[in-house]
Amino acid sequence: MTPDDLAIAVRTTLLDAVDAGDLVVVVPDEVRVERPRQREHGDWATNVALQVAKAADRAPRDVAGLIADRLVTIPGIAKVDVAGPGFINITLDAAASGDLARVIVEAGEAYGRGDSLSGVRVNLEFVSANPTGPIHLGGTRWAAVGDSLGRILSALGADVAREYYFNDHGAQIDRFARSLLAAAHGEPTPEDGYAGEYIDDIASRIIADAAEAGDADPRTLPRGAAQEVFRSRGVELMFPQIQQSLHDFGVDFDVYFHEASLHSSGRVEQAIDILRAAGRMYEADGALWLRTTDFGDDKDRVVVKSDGHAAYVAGDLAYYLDKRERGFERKIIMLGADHHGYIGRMMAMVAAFGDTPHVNLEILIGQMVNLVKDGVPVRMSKRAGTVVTLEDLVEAVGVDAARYALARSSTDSPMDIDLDVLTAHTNDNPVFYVQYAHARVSGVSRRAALAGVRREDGFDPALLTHDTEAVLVAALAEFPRVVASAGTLLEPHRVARYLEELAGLFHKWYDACRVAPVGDDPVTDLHRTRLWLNEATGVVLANGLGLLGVSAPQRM
RNA sequence: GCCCCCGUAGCUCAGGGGAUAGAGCGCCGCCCUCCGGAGGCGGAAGCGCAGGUUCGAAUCCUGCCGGGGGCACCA
Repeated sequence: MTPDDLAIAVRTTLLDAVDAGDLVVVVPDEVRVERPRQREHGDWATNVALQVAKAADRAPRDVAGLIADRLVTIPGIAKVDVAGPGFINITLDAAASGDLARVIVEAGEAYGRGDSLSGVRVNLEFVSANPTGPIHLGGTRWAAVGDSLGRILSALGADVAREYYFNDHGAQIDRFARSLLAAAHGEPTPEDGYAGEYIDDIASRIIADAAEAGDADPRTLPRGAAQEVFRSRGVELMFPQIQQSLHDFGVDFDVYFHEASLHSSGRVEQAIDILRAAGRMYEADGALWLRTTDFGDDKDRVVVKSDGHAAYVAGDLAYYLDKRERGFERKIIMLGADHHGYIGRMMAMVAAFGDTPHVNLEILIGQMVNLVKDGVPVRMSKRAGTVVTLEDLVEAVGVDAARYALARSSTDSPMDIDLDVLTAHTNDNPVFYVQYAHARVSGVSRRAALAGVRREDGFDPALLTHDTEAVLVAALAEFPRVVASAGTLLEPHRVARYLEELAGLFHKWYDACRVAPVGDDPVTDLHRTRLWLNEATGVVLANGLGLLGVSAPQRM
């Protein structure tokens, strides 16, 4: 019996009580059962009696009693208690709950997946770091969180497209080009430019490539033409580098969308025309404005500047429209906290197109990643050599530890990363606690096989009577709900926290319950059934780690 | 001035109104005749402050204090 089955049973019971005239109340559409904090409160608990008592004009404990009396008669339910102000605590019999071990092992990779988002087309845009340099810690966090979110949404049946918006158009790319040009001439970095070894490397590479191709040395071209060469070649070189480092991080995008293509293809003009026809645009001070204040933005936004150039939002308009035309009903964008001011104008833009803000477009704002050294914050600065990139982090701690550390916290909270701590005390990372649990599952299975314990020789869930087994099974039963809520709330960290809890319960169980017989003791159904439970735990740990893009090792 | 996020154990962080607020790391004390001790058991230690809503608030609302990030015809 799963928690969902139980919740339905509780609700049915409540309906019965109403039908029997014992209670007059509107039964809620959904009843929740949860794992109680205290073990002595049973396997599952529900507060439904507290919720409906007022409407029923009855004492909560009386309502709970009515439900409890009926629940006890249901097969599989061993014990029902009314506790505290009116909680109903339910204990399942071992056979009814333990059967889940078999279900999980047989489901394998499918366990935890769902269909709540079946058929929904989701466009998930994240990272989208400018192609003016390597990806920094902030972008790395979104890579870990965004990719994991993609995995979770896919597990719930969504058709997910991971997308990276490549800002290869506009002023910052010009700054990038000027920086390369300056480096090529051995000049100091322009005031507003990009510095760093990679700039020198790319500049030299561009010169070398030109020589190899038999082209003119770009440094000898007129300044404007030279800058154009460095701009386009610089982006061409940066692009695969970013792609590669993300790939090495386990993150692959379905679409790398080039902003420049929106401008060259006329998509921007099209978007503007649509809004103009809809009466959302006006001209003032020589510029073209979008009246975003009609939709709650705090000021109108310039779309075409008075110098005739498109403003950044122009690209956003066209890009949004493009995603919509590609058939994505849900468009999710993950941005850093320094972009939170975008939400208002983006949502206004969505409304201007006739879509629904926060439904057709969802913007997730994640807080910053701070670099800390010796307990004090360090401002990341290229000149000071304190920039930490995705590659640096991976080199320091490895992909698994990096991804896990970045994905296990809510994106609402700022994150402090101390590379020295992570490097020196790698075991501080809870990923190893979880991975070790998985490795231990594998070890137990190996040991059991040597001892002649085979799953196919028996399974009797009624034997799973140890307290740590009831708790472990209940935790395993929760996995699908954890995945579902992580997907609904767009919060992958819930999966990580769940896995840490599950790993802890597994370690306790391991400590208390042997799977392989001691010495020459005979193999019994208890050993075999526990092997099912052991492997069910392994399945959930592996599936959960998979949702985070972290490996589940057989040995460590 | 306005907007967003945060303030929970010594540290890093979980806790989608519910019972006695949890984990990892660190600290103190235990557990190796038994499947991997990267483990388990026990202990010390906490919701920034003040109101409000509620049967019930770390959680929702208001104000204050403190920290971070934003408020361009930049991208």
